[in-house]
Amino acid sequence: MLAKIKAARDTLRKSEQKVADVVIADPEESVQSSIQAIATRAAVSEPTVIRFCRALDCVGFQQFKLKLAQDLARRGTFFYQDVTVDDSSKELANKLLDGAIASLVQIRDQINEAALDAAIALYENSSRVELYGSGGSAVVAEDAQLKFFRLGKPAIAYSDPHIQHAAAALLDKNALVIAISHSGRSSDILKTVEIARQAQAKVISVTATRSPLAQCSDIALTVDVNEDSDIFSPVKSRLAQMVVLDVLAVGVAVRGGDHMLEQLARARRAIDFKFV
Amino acid sequence: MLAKIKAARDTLRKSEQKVADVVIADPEESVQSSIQAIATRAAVSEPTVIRFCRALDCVGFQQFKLKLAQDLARRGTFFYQDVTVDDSSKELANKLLDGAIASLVQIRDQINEAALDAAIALYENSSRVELYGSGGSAVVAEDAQLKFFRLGKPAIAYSDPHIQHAAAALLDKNALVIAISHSGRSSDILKTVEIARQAQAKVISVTATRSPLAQCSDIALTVDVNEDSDIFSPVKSRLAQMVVLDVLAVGVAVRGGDHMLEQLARARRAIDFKFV
DNA sequence: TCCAGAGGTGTAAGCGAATTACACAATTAT
DNA sequence: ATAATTGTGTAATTCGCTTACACCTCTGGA
Repeated sequence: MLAKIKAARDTLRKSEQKVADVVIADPEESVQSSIQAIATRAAVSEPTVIRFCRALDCVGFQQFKLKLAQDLARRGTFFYQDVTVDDSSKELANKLLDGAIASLVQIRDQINEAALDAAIALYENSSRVELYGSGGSAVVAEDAQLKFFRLGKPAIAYSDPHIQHAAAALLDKNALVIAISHSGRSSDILKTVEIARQAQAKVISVTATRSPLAQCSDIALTVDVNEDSDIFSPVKSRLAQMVVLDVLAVGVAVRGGDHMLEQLARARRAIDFKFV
Repeated sequence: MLAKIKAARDTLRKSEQKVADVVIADPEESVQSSIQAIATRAAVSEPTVIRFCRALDCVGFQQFKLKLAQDLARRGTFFYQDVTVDDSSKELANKLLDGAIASLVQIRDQINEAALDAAIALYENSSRVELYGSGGSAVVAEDAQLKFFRLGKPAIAYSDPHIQHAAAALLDKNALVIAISHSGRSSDILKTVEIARQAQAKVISVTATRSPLAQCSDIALTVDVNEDSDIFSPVKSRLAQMVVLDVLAVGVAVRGGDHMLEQLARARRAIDFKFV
């Protein structure tokens, strides 16, 4: 939730940003406050606080507070800490793993059931899938391709933006695009999605809440992860994206009924020997 | 909090016990309910619910709900369970995420510090890195390449077994191979490693404990994950492998001192804009 | 057995917080 | 410059929590 607020902050309206800042500054205080208190502290009106909550996919202020409280409670178990030069290897590993675990726990609480259901339906109504991701997200797209192509419809991943543009232009209304981007702000992917939508293709995005990419997709599977502590590439969002896509793929499989599951299990056993 | 309710249950008044029973029976439901809903479900009046909260040292119903919510959030017992056809999307997502989380927790407890230190030393003494992985592990190799090539030495990933063989034959004693395989039994990867060792290259494997691959490597970073419940590709081992390689890369960076970390952070920020 | 008192429980009123509807202000495009 | 759109605050309303109070029930003593 806190990560979600940070991720969405810049896309919020001016007054709502004030609210976000107040909450981020002292979340412990915020969970105990009334709407009034927060409105006063942020120097905005009370309805603005509600709008802020709604922007974060909560039905109201109460639910927002509840989610925030749960988020805070969880920070005690696996929280991330920055690595330092004099950590031992063991400490290092623990810190990084805790961070990764914490990010998955966050995702667990963020899952938007409605969006997931809608995404599954979109897959079922399409005849083929194309996955677009660049840089680090290319890896995720490829991983997802491996999953989706076993579900019975053609699935292909492109990582080069130019090829993505070209491929997107060739789509039709039966095609489904899955666009993956951590920030959801890369101009390449936005352009690609625009082209795809012009070609009438449906678009599912796996990206940050309220990011430009999320906003121009039919469905957004949001993945908000606190990346502050990642030294390199955003590993955590990578992990999170992979799991979210796994959930989608398994969701599709499960909706296909026992028969499909059985088939998949067999396919996997067959492949296990050679690959992995 | 839940424990507190159970403990206090018998000391409460009769009507309050009914409330306690309702809450214990379905705490998840309770945190989302209004005082009315709970009163109705327990067949008592609303003030009784408040008295119940007060008996548990809360100033009011809201605070009670908040504390209960935090308690639920903290019950971070992440078991994996098999998904079934009649799971809702939410249940499905939770099961899969719990499984992924559980696997990372397992890895956290498995980390072999000595092997990690030795692996870091091996990297420091080599002039270039080649990463080999096929099938699902190819994705991991590519991800790792993104990390390692920012550490100052050439890093390259190959996913095609034939190319791996050819590449391995061209290595020398200053080269480091990182071989990635879930099972560690694929004949392709074993052959590749054999060729690489004949060429005097050093080999780090990321694979299952005591697998053939682990045994023929200089150092094995073991990743043992329960894959039974994975329907498709082994997502969990994928995640685990990625994190282990992240640990290795960060370890190398940290040993390089503050200067290196600083540089990496800058590199990341520069890239964030375009990629991600 | 009845009565007195204390403790327990529900009813109804009130009060305050959250939410909605609406009007005005600011921004953007035309 | 003006219209339309978006953003924000004010005021009214609704809803849920809390409190005050009255009734009921149980226990202990005459």
